[in-house]
Amino acid sequence: MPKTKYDTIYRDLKTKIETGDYEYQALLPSEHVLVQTYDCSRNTVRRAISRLVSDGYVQSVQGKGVRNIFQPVPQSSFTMGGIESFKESALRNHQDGRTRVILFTVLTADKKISARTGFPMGTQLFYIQRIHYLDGKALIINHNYFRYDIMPGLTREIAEDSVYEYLEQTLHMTIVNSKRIMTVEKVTEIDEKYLELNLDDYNCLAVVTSQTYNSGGVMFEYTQSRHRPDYFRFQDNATRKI
Amino acid sequence: MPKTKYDTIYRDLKTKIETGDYEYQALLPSEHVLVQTYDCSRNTVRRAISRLVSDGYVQSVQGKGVRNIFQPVPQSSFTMGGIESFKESALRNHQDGRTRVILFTVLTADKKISARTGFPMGTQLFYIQRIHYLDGKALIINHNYFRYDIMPGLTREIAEDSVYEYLEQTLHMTIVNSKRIMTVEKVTEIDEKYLELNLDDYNCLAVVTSQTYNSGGVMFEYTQSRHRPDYFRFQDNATRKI
DNA sequence: GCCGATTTGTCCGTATGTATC
DNA sequence: CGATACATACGGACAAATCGG
Repeated sequence: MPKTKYDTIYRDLKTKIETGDYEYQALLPSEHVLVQTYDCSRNTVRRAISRLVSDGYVQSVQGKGVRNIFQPVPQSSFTMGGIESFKESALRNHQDGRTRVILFTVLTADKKISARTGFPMGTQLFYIQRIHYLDGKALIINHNYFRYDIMPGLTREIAEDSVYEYLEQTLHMTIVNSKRIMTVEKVTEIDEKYLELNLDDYNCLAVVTSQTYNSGGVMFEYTQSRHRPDYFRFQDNATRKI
Repeated sequence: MPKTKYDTIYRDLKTKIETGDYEYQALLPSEHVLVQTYDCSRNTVRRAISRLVSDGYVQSVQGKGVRNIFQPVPQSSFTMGGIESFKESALRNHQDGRTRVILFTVLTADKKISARTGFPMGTQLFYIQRIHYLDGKALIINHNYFRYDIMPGLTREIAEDSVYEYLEQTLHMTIVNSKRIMTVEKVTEIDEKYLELNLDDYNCLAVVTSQTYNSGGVMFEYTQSRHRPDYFRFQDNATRKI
């Protein structure tokens, strides 16, 4: 549900672009027109447009207008982009997602863990290992570290479903920001075992490590996700700072 | 050079954060205070802050303030994030970057090329293959497609230095937007030859394909970059849309 | 090349809502 | 409850770029 006025405009324009109301390279209605259609101020229209720009949907050109540069991408394999739980991604891709928990423990961050994850020394953490399956195939092996004090009620059952759903719907926590680093690493024995890999094929994995912050500005999660390379695809949209 | 008022504020706050003027998790001065220090309107301060937010440097918390969540990252290997040329990245990492052109041709986009790159059929394109070396080591093999009509003066010599530098400084073109997709692919014979890889080690590469737009909103570049996995590192900052 | 209309970019001021303490 | 802080929204002014006449 859109909560604000600019969010309403943003979503409306976004679906219009996605459904092809504007052709590729065509100009959207001018800000002045949009102000009248949505009965709002110019600032509000501009906020909506600036979100579309950072989505890579449109491009503003001074003196001309706002150009549609949206091109639908073939959504094969497992595409990730924004902050999304595995369950949401599976749903979006209309596929059957399942999760298996292979380890569920609580530990305290020592020097080594603290250095790797960014949590302060002595922080109590859930350490969870999970395998994500899509249409019966093991795609991802996840190493999650969650702050214990923020979600003491976390259980193995929740981890088998969706931690994010629990955080948002039960704890009413909002996830805001996620810093991610992507690398390529050699397959380990654990990867090989749980992802059922054949080393003659790919001997590497796509590895995404992420630090995630909630709306209070505290980091509550550190995760390393190890992806089967043949089903991995990461999207991004960058803008050049002048 | 900062061109606008909010850019000045943005850069000033950014360097202050990077040099440790604010501690991790500490609050920045309130918007009201920043308005007075920079002698500007609140909107202008907010614009600067919102850029810091999308950089993953700070996090705004309603009713409390703006929290510093910047943590310096170990800048080993070849880190990429924003839109940056190889030459710029090499400079930023204080390393010696060199580029070798192994193919420099002009071709016309047929159906196959058009489908892969997103250029319209019949577009005249430069097709360039280049190897990027860092400190003498071959790290990246690039397949570049540039629109011929936008840069008819492009030469092999320019391609050996920096195409972006040429575009920006000589043609005064501004690069604005880049859509990128990252995947992991098997090493090909060409990769093996030019990147001097040993297949017993890694048999995969990190592959980044990008479509880049200029300030006019026209796509002028399609590039596939194939990176040695042991020197590849991609940074990203995502925000959750509620 | 100039001029004027259109369109986006920057900046300001203000009012009101909402969350935190 | 009040003070403080960020979030949303409105309106207006001027600059800069584009385009057609």
